[in-house]
Amino acid sequence: MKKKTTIYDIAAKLNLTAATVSRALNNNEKISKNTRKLVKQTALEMNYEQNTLARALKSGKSFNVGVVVPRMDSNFFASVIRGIEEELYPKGYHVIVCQTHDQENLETGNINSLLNAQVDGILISISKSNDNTNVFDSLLEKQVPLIFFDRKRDMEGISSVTIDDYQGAYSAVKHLIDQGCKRIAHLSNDRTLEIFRDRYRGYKQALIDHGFEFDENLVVECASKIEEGRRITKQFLEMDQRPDAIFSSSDFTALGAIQEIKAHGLNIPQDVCVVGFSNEPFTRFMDLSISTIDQSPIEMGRLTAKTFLEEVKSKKKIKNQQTIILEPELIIRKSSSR
Amino acid sequence: MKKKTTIYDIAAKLNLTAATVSRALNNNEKISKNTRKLVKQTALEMNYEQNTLARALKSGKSFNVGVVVPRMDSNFFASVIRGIEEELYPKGYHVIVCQTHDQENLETGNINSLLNAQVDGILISISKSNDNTNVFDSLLEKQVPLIFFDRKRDMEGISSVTIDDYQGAYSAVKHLIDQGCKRIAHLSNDRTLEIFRDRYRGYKQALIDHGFEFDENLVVECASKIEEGRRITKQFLEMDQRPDAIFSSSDFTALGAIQEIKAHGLNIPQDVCVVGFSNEPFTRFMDLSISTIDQSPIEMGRLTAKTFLEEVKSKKKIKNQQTIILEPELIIRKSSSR
DNA sequence: TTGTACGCGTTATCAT
DNA sequence: ATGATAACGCGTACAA
Repeated sequence: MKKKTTIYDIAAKLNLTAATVSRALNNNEKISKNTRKLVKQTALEMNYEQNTLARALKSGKSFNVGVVVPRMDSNFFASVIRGIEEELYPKGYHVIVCQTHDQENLETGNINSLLNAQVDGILISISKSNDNTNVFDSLLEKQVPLIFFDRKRDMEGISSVTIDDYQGAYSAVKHLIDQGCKRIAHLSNDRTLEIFRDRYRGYKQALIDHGFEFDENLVVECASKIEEGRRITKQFLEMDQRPDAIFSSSDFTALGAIQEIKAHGLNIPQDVCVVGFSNEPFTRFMDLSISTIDQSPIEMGRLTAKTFLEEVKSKKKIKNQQTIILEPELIIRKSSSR
Repeated sequence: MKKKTTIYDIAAKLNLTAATVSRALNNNEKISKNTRKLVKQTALEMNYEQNTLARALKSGKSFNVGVVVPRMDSNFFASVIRGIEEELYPKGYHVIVCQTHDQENLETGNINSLLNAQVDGILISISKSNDNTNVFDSLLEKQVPLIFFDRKRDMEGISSVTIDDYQGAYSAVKHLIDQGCKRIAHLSNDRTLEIFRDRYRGYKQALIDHGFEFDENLVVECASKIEEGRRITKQFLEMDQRPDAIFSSSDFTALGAIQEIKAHGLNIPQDVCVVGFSNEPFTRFMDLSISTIDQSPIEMGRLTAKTFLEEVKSKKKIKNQQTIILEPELIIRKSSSR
């Protein structure tokens, strides 16, 4: 690569000091308007570009933020990231995205890489790993700004941005009950994660509140994959008393459920209603569009970024933990509109 | 954030020089096994972590690579990125992903930001912008390692990794002809981009080679969106002689086409066959699965990264431009299986 | 208002 | 085999 022009080059050209140039470029008060103008002028002419590395080394800030997500090819996470970018780019930050693929070792590795790259903070949606809290403890210890979004972990002093998963699940099940469904099954997911625990709780409470009995057999955990959705739904449909509705904690398993229900010659929503979770784009454009819960991911991203910015600004002050909870929105489509 | 331990700290503790410590940690030949062992030992004890910023400032390498894509929430680009990561992470590089949303100004802005962040290279799939070659010219001038993937631009000395779009289109249309289709329309896209030009050429040539007349009216350009696919397909179906097949240069417009065909009461594939492009996951899991072209995105990502690594390694040597072209794979599903 | 001088953490080039 | 020193490019207290 070609050599870049530094403040020294432009200082030399103007018979000034690098210090003066630096000040002029940073709009320091105590510089004459003339020199400032002159410096900026020639900086432009010489195609000067600040070396962020040097600035970072000096200031201790890299202006890089690490974002860690299970994966980035789901619309939900991609949208959250976009929200984060929208908020952070104008402030001069860069965003480094890492994927964990829900693997604990990758998560740990990514976090360490990010720390090593001197990121100014980490915004993370945790993987399914259950109990290795040590990585996060060490982050806490090192006082690296840390914000959770969507998939959080309860930690003293750490802010988080999530949606009200309990409420989302509750409203979905309430809606199914309103449609006349009597036996509502639940496709759950790893309940060591708070979001899936909350969706489960919302499901359960909605049933109880409306006079239904809660049947443990109608709840099954599985991974967020189409095939898994099919597999479990097959079990449901082969029960003596098959369910007449499925509330799925994932759009992907909801899709699998729909495929399996059709394969069994049953009609949706007449025989079985289905509601998913996340409002992935495909739920809208299927022939049989899928009811689901929207999580306003862009907003979630923006708020996560804002929380980070506040935390950075109030550096030394008393840390005030923020716990932001967004309202989910039930979107009713064909799969549950009787 | 807490202060990190530096090589000075560990030098002080061992009554050594920072230089020695540095050498020991970097496995320099001319260091006694004892001191090396000792240094590494205490480095571990003191939780030493190399400051990559300082190393970058010194070496002129940031070990960051910029990846620029139109968007990252399509499976194709997400997969390419994953391939890039798989190849680059083990080599100690980090990947900074930027989205252009197909907007010229964002593309330019992102590139400049990446340069400013001192990335060691840029891997890019260009946006639709047509003629502002200046950004790339300036990259060329600055001798920043640059690799194109998928959406390339013809530039002297710049390597690229693409698939054979011409061949992909050709085989798709050949397949439609084999199914007995007589009037094959083409949903095209911005043909200032090479990939769409090539798909158009493959379509045209396949028709000609099999004795069909090429009808300009059966080719329409539109954006890669479901709604656009519907809109154009509506026009097709209202023709006096409607087409009996649609080859779409995008899976999304193919989906729109399918929706519209159904809305017109026609059957797929009996009345109209449809083939898309990219092998997005939804093409597989639709009730009416969609025939498409697979672009082996992960492989594309890996090769792009490899090409970059080679370019970096052979720094000062004669640049040898690589033009890698992958073979596309036609995947036949229900939407075109008569 | 501007210059001087130093430090951020590393590595590379001399010496020793 | 190790030490001393300079340099990467920038920002900033201190001095002038």
